[in-house]
Amino acid sequence: MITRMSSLFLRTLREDPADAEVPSHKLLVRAGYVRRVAPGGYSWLPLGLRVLRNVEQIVREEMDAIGAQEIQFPALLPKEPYEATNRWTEYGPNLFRLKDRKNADFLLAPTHEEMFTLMVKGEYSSYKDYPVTLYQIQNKFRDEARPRAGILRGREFLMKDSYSFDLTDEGLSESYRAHRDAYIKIFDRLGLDYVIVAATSGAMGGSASEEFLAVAETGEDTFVRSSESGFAANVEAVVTPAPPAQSVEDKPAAVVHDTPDTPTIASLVDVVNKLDLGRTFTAADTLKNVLVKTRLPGAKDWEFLGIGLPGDREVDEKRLEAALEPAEVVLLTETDFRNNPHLVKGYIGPKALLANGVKYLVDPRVVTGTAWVTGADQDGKHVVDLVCGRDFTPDGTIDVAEVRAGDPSPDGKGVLEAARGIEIGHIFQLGRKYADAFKLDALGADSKPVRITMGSYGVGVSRLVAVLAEQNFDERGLVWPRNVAPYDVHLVVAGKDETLLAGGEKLAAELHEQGLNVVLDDRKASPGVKFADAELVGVPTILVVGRGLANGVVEIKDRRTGDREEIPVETAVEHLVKVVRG
RNA sequence: CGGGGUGUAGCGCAGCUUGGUAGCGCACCCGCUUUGGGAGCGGGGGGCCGCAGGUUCAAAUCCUGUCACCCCGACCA
Repeated sequence: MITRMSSLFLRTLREDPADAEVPSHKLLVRAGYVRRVAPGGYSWLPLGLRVLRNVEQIVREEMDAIGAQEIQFPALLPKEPYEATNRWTEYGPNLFRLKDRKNADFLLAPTHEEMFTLMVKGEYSSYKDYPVTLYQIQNKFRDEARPRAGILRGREFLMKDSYSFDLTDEGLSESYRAHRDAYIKIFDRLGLDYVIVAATSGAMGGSASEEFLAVAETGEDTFVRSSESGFAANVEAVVTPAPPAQSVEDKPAAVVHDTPDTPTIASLVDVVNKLDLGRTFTAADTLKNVLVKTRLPGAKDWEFLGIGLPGDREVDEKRLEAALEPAEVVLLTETDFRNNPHLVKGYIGPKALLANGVKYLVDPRVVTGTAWVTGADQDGKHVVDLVCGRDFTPDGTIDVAEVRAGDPSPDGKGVLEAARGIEIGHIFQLGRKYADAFKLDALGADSKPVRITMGSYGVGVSRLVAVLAEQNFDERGLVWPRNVAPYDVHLVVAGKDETLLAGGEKLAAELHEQGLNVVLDDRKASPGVKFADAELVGVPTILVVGRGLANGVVEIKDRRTGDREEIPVETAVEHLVKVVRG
C-alpha cells in the first residue's frame, strides 16, 4: 500500500516530552507512534498500530505453528471464577474491580487462567480430546502501583497468553518445550538481544518456570550472566558452587579471644588482626550469623533460623525469600533477643545455635574443613579457627548470600556480571492449580477421571514494541527491524519541482505493484524537515527522489548504517525489492 | 506506601522572590520569498494560569486546603 504523508495522521515533535525518561518512551511519542491518555494508558496512532500489528502477527504465526488455537475472551469478567481460585482476593489492589448497574462485581482481567480452564472444561470431556493448547492476544489490565516508562509498563497492555492442557506430566513438559522453542523463534525473528533465565513463578503458582529477558539498560529486572559462556540467571536462581571439602586434621585448634566492641564485621577484622596471630584476616574469613524467623502459611508460630555466611557478604532479601518460599521470613526483633538470652546479639556463633536447637544453615562456601572467625556466644568474645565439620556441623546449606559481579559462574565458565533486562516472555508449568479449582478432568480410557495439568505462557506484545525501540535507536530516532517496520520504504520527495513529485509518485506506484508498503512524503515541507522526520520515524530504507532525478538517478539510504548509494531510476524498484526481501 | 518534583496555549518552557493588561520557542492559519538537512520576513488564531476557598482596590504571583501528574525507591510480572 501507499500512504501519503500529506494525509497521514501524524504529528512529530521536535522536543522530547517532559514526562519521558527512557529512550523508547521519548521516541515513540516524538515520532508520533503513541500518545498518553492516562497514567499507564496509551493510544496507538497509525504508525504505532502498524508496528504493534506486525509484532502481533509474528507472535500469532509462531503460536499457530505449534498448533495453538486462537480464541478471544472478554476483558470484562464476572467475579465468580476468580473467587473460585481465590485470586479475587489474592491479586490484591493490582486488580481493576468494578460494579455493574445491579451492583454485581466485575473485574478487568489481568490474565485469563480461569476463563481458559472453564472454557476447556465446558467443551472437552474425553482423554481423546487432549492435549490442546489455546491462546489469545488481548488487552490485559493491572492497576500497577506505579506505571512508568511509557508503554513499557502500563496498566492496560496487549498480551499474548496461551495455556496448554495435558493428561500427563510428560505431556506438559512437551507443551512447555514447544512454547519455549516458539518463543525463541519469535524473539529471534524480532532480532532481539535477550536471555532466558530460570524464574520463580510468583503469584501464578506452579513449578518449572523461565523468563525471557530482553537486555536493556533501562530494564527493571537485574540478572547475571557469565562473561564467557551463555549462562544467565535471575539473581534469585543463582546457585553458588561449593568449593571442595578440606581436611580437618591440619587445622589449628579453635581459640576464644577477647574482642570487645566489635559489633560490626569491619571492627572485628580490625581487632582480630591486632591479636598478632601471625596471619592477616579479612572479612571473608569471618562467619557472620544472621538470625531470622520463618512461618509457613497457616502456621501459628514462628520458627528461628540461623544463617551462617562469609562476613564480607550480606543476605540478599530476595534470594532469602525465594529460598524459603512459601514461608514468610522476617529478621529477629529486639524482643526476640531479650526472650532468648542464649542468642548474644553481635556474638552469635554456631555452637549456641546448635546447642539450643535452632536450625542452622550455612552458605555453600562453608564446607567441611574451612576455618572461621565467628562469635563465641559471649558478649565481647569471638573464636578463631572454628572449623566446619570438626567444631560444628550445620544442618545444611542455604544459598542466600548476595551475588556479586566477579563471582564464579555456576557453570564453571567465566565470572558473573550484572545486567538489566525487561521481561518479554514468561513460560511456566502451572500444574493442576486451576484444574483442581474447577475440577477439570478428562475421562480416561479406563473410564476413570484424569485431572488435567496445565502450562501458562505469556508474551507482552505491546511491551515488545517498546523493547524493540529500546534496542533499536540512535541519536536521530528509531531504527525498526525490517519485519516489524511500519513500512518497507520511506520515499522522500526532496524538492518542490513538479517533476520530482511525479517521479516519486511513479516509483511509489511501482513499488506498491511489487507488493511493498510505501510511505510517500509528498508534503510541501523543506527537504530538511522531511529527512529529519524520515530518520525519526525509522523505516529501515529511505528512498530519496531529488536533484539527481534530472540525471536519472535516485538515492537509497540505509537507516541503520547511514550508507547511501545512487542508482539509476530504471533499476530502483528491482533494487529495492531485493533490499526489502533480503 | 516512603522520598523528591511539577501543574501557565496542542508540545516544551519563562513569568511567581517584590501582586497591577499572560509571555517566549515549536506546532497551527494567511501572504510573499525560499527548497538536499528541522528556511526568512510580515500578519494572525488559540489560555478557567489544576481546582476550591481566603487576603487585597487588584491574585498566575501571597495564604489555606484539595486534586492530579512525573521521577527515585518499595511492591508487582
